[in-house]
Amino acid sequence: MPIYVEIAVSVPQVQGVFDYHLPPELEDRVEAGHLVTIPFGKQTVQGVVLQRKPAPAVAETRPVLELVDPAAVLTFHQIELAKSISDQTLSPLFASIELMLPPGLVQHADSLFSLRDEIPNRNLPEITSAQERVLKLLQKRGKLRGSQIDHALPHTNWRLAARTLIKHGLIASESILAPPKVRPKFIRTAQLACSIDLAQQAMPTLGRAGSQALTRRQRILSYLIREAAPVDVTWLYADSGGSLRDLYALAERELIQLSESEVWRDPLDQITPQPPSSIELTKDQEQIWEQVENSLSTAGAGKSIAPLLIHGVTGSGKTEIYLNAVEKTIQAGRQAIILVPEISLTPQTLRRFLNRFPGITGLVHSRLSTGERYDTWRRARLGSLSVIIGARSALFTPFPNLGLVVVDECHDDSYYQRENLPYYNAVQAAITYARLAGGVCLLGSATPNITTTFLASQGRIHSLSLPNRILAHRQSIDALLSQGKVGTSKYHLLEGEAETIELPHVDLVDMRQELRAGNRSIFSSLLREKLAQILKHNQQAILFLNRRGTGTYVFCRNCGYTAKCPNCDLPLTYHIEKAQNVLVCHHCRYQRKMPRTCPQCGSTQIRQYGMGTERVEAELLKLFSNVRALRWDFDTTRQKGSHEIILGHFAAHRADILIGTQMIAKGLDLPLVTLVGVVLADVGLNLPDYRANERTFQILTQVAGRAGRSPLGGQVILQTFQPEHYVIQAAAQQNYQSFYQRELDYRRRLGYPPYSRLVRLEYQHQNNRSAEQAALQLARDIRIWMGECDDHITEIIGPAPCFFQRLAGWYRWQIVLRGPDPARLLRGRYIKDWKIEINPPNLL
DNA sequence: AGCACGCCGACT
DNA sequence: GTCGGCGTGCTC
Repeated sequence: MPIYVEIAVSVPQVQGVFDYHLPPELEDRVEAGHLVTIPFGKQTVQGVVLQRKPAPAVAETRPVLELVDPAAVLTFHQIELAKSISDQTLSPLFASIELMLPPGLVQHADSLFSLRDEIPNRNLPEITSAQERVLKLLQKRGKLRGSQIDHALPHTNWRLAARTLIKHGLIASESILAPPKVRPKFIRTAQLACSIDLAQQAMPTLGRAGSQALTRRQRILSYLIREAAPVDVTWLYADSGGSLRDLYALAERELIQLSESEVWRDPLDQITPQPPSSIELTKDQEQIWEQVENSLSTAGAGKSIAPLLIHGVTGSGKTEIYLNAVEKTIQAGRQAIILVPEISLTPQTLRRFLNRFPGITGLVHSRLSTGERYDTWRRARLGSLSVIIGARSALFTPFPNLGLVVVDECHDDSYYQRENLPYYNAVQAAITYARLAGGVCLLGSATPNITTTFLASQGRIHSLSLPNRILAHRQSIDALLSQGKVGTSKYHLLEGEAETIELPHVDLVDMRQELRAGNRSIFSSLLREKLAQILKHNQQAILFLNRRGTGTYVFCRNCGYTAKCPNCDLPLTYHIEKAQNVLVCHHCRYQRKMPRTCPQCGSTQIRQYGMGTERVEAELLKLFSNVRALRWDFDTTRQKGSHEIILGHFAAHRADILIGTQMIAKGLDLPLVTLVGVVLADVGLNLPDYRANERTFQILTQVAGRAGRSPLGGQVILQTFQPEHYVIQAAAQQNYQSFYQRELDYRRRLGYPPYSRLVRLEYQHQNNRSAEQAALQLARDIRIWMGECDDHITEIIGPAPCFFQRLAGWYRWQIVLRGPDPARLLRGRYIKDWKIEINPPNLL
């Protein structure tokens, strides 16, 4: 009686699961969660076993071929999670499973093409040019895989040509499956294999007297006499100038023993953990901690727990609660995952976890090498790590007994994956995962999404509040003051043992009045004055520029012509690159020189308008010639590691003023920053998206939170043309509740989330008319489906061109469905060539 | 994703 | 009448 297994195949486009049987030699070795290879059609592919079953769903089954990894690659809860993600995002199951496997482990099927030796002597039809190119390529380079030909002959339909050639007997193809690209890493080690006495005696006999070999081998042997543990041979080579041949010579005489030992590739091994400073919880934190601790205990006892939301102002000490929660989780013998929006922007947070949990903390994000990711993944699977901190993808680290998932800054849009299938939200997935694993999900934010707060008001999320900001950096600032390195005449210094500090004072500046008063600069007189004070007192400031939907564009004052990207139809952004004026498309990276005259009317009245960080920097230098300014934006962070460099530079006070865009709002906590200036606060309010207001409020609140976390206090200046707008008002007062009430009211009136759910369907075509036609056709189909399932509630919004209608030469059209459960209409249907997003964070 | 099948227009 | 283009459906 054979054993059957249900398998998800490693073809992310394939919907459904398939049953296979186990050959006798695999019967005892293959369980749910194992990665295997299987025949699939004419190909050999990988698959993940979902479950063993006594009877197959089809009459004929094929056998599992082999086991790729002797240990399971997915835990039971991960299989359940993958099913849930696929179900919620309408994605094929394997797309969700692949999220959970380290890159390089999963391989996709490919074919190996080769020329046939004997040419068939029957009459051959004409050879097309595509066929010719395939033949030439194979003649030149021999056997090639499909992916290699893809690379060599881009944008050709070579597969069709190849098929014809196979039919004519000119070339052959065989289905192949590459082995995993990642492997454990081994190093060769050497160790003394005899007594020290024996080794000493052998010393003079290791080579011809006076020879170089003798000296080298003596050095190696004495090194190993000193060092009892196995030594990496590269150390020996470096010390002695010797090579493997010397080691073999010593090993042959049984003086030393060579062996291999596995090494873990760890992105954190360069960082030495420091002992954590013991921190006493404030009263606020104490209260919250009690509740978090209760939840952890309840979950530990096997009861289901609603997600917890810590709604705490910036600097209110959420991280300390996370650290305690992780500690309690580890004490209970379980593991914890901490998600942060962008790991390279939060080195301080990473540090704190590393110091508190040295040796058992792992780091995961997409910029690690595949080897580092693979080893971290395996160490987690083995149970030798207990804490994982990282970006979105860290959620899928395989822990045997997950007890806690923390999602820091849970409002951040980077938790949503929009580029590749499955289009999922990691916050949603974290909540599901914690529930499946019987653990606790802990969300944290200073500016939770409207929907999150709404769920809390309904009791579906348990909300905890940290309304007070904690004083930080006391010692470091005291030290600087006593050395006279910073001044404080303006900013009050806190006395006594106060443990909390007020949120920074926010000033609204009406830029219309500035204009009327004759100030045409981008800095109001107030901001200018405050900047001068910062410089005088040797403190630091941040200037924030919200670039969403704006930039420095080029415009002709004579005819109104605007320079646009020929592929995307978006305004090009002006930059100075290598002393050249260039125009860049920030969507497709198209680049051209700045025209000297208007391409439309020929006038010379063409020049750049608007505001980039370069402009802000230039204006700043005009005002303060000796200011040390640093730009942090799209252009200055293109290279890998540049975030860290810029941040480190600013943190070390090698610059006075940091000018930056979005990323500046996240996680920075610098003691000397006492002023934040928002150059234009209302940018972003006018985007055609129902969450534009929410996002503007969030970013303004976050950026304001960068100031005044130390005893030096802080101040924020919002410059705006719409000072009476409720978003600007709420941000100025740092009043989340008033914003929430206004915004919720607006959502209710317009029927947007949380009062409905959304589905966004997107179609791309190189021809605008074809895209429109396809969109109109799908809208008709959806109306029919609505009739079929008696749905009179779901609204179809559109079809309409997307906000960024043309991207990289492709026209985009979209349809939005709105209602209590619009995804129901699409479940179980395959809609070819459409991108379908369930509850996307924006509709742009 | 591959690949087979099957339907249409172009050419022996 | 056959060949090759491409749209549709299946793979345990």
